Amino acid sequence: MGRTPCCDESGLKKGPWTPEEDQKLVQYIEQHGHGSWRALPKLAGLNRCGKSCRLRWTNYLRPDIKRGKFSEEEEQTILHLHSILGNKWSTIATHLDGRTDNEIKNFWNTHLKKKLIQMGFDPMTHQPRTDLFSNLSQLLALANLQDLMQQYQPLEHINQHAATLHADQAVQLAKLQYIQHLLQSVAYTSNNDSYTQNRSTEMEMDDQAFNLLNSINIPPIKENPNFNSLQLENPSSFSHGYGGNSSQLLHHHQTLLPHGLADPQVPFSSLPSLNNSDHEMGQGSNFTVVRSQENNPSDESPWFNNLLSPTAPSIPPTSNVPGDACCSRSSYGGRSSDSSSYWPDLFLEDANYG
DNA sequence: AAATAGGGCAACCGCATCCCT
DNA sequence: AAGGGATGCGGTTGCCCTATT
Repeated sequence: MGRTPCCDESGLKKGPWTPEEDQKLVQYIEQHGHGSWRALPKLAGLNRCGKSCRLRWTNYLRPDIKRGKFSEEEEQTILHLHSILGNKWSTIATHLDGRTDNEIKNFWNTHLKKKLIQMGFDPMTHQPRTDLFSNLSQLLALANLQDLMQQYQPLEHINQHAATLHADQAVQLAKLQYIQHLLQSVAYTSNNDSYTQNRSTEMEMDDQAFNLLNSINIPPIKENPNFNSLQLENPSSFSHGYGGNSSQLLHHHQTLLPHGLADPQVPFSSLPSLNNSDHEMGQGSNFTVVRSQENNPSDESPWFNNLLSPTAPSIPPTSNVPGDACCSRSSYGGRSSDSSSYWPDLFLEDANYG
């Protein structure tokens, strides 16, 4: 309210910090604590504003800061939390030991955002980019088969590190999601008279998507009472659960129109079962794609329900530890969707590859 | 070898929120 | 309850380094 920003004070130094300044700041805080940031610069003998000192300390000099490259686990945590929270960097930072909000924000802007765009997702909504679906050739180029086969080799690795899916593998799985998406789009056109005029495009999409699927060679998934199929679904089931009344689900298991819009009109029963018992798969393909069951609201997990409640916590419990409540797929009521649908590690961890 | 472009990151800016009086 | 200072937060900028031409 009309307050003069502290940094407007004239004569105060701006710009990069010198080692001497750093030393003064660290020394002072170690001895006295930061106390009032506004008063600190004078007391510490620094010609800086308090705000600058605070930033330097919290983003760089704090002893508990972890520096260096982000691990795969950290990367996935950020992606996961961002899909739920959006640009709540400080909240995301509380889930990553030693990482500052600024560092996470920079990492997002320079790496993760680009990665999502490359995968064909809108980095803000974590939804498929609609423009992608208007161009089939782009989609098919994205789902480059050679790449897929190579990337799937390390999947056995997941057995040992259940919750840690490499980001590149996540990319590949996202590509597979697109294929399913494509097939669902085909199914939609097949089941809706108003779309049948575009029959040649439909058939082309159908053929090419199935060719891709047929060629994917994935190690068989062992029988698992809870989860025995690789489930590829509509990504990102959450809207950003933050801010005012926006703490609500965007959708669950909605069918996507070819242009990427959810269409509640289309029952899942009308969609094709993408199961290798129903469709001819290429030799060596031991790969089952199924649609999940339609969501039953009563199945929701506690924290999932919390997101819908007026007193919802701003963030869900989070963990990358297998079996931990947030990470474990079973904690989502046995479904593979919710926030886990986008991050394949969350729904693949139960799968047992042999 | 020099110029240019692009990426990465630290730091700044200004608004929002908290908290004390 | 209101005012205003202090702090937090997210967006943006600008510098530096490296790769490319």
